Amino acid sequence: MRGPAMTDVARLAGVSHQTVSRVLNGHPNVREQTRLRVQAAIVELNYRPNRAARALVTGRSQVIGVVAQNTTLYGPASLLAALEQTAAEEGFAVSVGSVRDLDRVSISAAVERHLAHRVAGIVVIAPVESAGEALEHLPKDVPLVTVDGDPRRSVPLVTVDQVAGAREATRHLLEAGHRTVWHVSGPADWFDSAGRIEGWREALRTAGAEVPPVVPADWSAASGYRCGQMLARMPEVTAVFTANDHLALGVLRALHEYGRRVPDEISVVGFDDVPEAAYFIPPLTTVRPDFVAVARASLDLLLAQLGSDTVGELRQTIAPTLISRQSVAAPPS
Amino acid sequence: MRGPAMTDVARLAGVSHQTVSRVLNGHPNVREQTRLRVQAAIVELNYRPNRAARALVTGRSQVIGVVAQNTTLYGPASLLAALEQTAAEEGFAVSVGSVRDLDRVSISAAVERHLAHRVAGIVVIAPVESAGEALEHLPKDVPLVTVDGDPRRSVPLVTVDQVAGAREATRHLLEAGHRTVWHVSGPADWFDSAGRIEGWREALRTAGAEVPPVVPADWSAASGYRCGQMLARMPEVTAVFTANDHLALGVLRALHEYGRRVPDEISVVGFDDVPEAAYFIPPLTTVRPDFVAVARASLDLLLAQLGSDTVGELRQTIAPTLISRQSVAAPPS
DNA sequence: GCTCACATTGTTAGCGCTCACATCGGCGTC
DNA sequence: GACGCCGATGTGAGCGCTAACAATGTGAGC
Repeated sequence: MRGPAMTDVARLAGVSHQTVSRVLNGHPNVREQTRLRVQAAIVELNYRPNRAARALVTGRSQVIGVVAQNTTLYGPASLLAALEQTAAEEGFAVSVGSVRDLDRVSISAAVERHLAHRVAGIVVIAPVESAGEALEHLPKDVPLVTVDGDPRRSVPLVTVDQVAGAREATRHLLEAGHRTVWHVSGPADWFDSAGRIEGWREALRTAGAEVPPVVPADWSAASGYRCGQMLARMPEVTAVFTANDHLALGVLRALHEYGRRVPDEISVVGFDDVPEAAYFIPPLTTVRPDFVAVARASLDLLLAQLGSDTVGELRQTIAPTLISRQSVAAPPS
Repeated sequence: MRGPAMTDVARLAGVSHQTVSRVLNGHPNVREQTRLRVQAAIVELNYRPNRAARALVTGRSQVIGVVAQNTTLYGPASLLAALEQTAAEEGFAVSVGSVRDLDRVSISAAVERHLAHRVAGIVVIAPVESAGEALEHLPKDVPLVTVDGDPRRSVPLVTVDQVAGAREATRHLLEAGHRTVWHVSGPADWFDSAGRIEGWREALRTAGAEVPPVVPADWSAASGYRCGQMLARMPEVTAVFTANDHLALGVLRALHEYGRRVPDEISVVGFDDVPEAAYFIPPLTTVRPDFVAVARASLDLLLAQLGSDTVGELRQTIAPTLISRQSVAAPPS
């Protein structure tokens, strides 16, 4: 009760199975008339080529494996969606290997699973320290690209330019007239956090502004709220740059509770531009990473590795954009 | 330069390839000593079974295909993550076929792609009207489950109990003392919207409350904001139930702009319990669907179809929970 | 008319695995 | 002690496809 195979199509079209294969793969040397006859037979039988068989003989399936951790966070989820979209355009399917923790063992296991399926390439969304080590000790028999991974590793890498984004956010606040800018940071083991801290610090230094201590948090609104409660009680704080929009939301709420008005008394800038950011109270000025561009670059890097062994640029950095809304104003005089 | 195959392992272990296969598949009739020898050989050669070959001969790969539209919306993204997690626990990989529009052509194409890979089963997240038709005309050669799909179709279906959730949300507002409850609804072609409208209306009717007209929106904070601007100017409005949390966010901001205090003047309840809902201004009372339970049920339904042809219950409904926070109070007297 | 180049089609051999069946001991039974 | 049975292992075929090569047809050029 299996579906029709290539030979069935061949028989109906009165050709050999190999000709059917040629039609299917767009081989040039097939007479137009034959091609049409084969295509008609394909339609009539509702024939569907068996990818597994093809993968077996070619040793490679038209699938991109993605390894990611928590795909409900806005960043990873958007990236995954963009990857799917882009891969689909290139004729690839995307298989997701989600991982509870981004440690060496979990990542290796997920990559192994993908290798067992003979995927054409692997994208690892590896934004934390612990992932780095795993990636260097991986079998090299398949193209691999890291997204948001360790900038110091030698693995092909596509990443949002965290430093530039943070620099711009901070500079935007300084240009509004603030003496200095406080920073609520993401988890310490994320490269995203590190890059945003770096850009923030750099902008402050360049402007000759004092560098306050980093306020550590995770990515959640909850932790942003806790940090906000602290910042709200510090009269000298007039500008806050948070490592993402959800932190900003938590901060906004804490400030609101303490009666500190945004942006009149305190300005806030986020990072990510989640779709809701424009509807926070007040609408949030933030930094928008281009996830589609990241996905595009990742796939290009993968396909380049597939195509030849002379790989060009192994590192792509995508610049984000500052989106200006109403959460920034001059400091109170 | 291909990796080792089963025969290589067999040769090293001094057995036949079939014995290796038996060890790999946990067949009982293998002597312990033989099993150990084979396993040692597997480790030594770093052998990795070729899933494509297995899929070819069995006609089925250990992959679940998921068809979904916009996986950046909180609901679909959470569901996808939960599906991955659950599938992984059962030893299945998840391949995502994202679709730009949920119309018949797109869905058929996505399903066809999955069928070409000989997936073990397909989950379609089909929350809109246009998807329904496609699903009935699909080849039946693979188990298929719909999530959030059309309750009137005969396709196996797992769904969040939208009606119960909306009923509870509405009743909660009525019990707080409100005369009636307004509803900002999701897109008209989503079943989620329809179910939430139904539950809301039902609760109002049961309580003998007046049923105001539905305020139509999409799922975005932007449209919630627009609806909120309208509701803010209507003095008789004291309670609003929005079809999701992002709509609620938009409504909250509009109300804030118009100086209408929440919950003192107007109470608001959302749906979804996005992680940030607790940090809205004020923290949002909302309805939390159990995505993990939905994923679990979907997979169970799929595996049941795989196991036997006598399928039991073809419909599973997952009840959501009301999460009470500070956006609800008694109406102003 | 014959040759050669080239376009078109067919033939054959696996890819790495599972399934169905064959084989081979050892053990209990009468 | 011959028989049957069962657990452990091996053998052969074939899943549906592509790659390499073989075979045929077709027309240009002399």
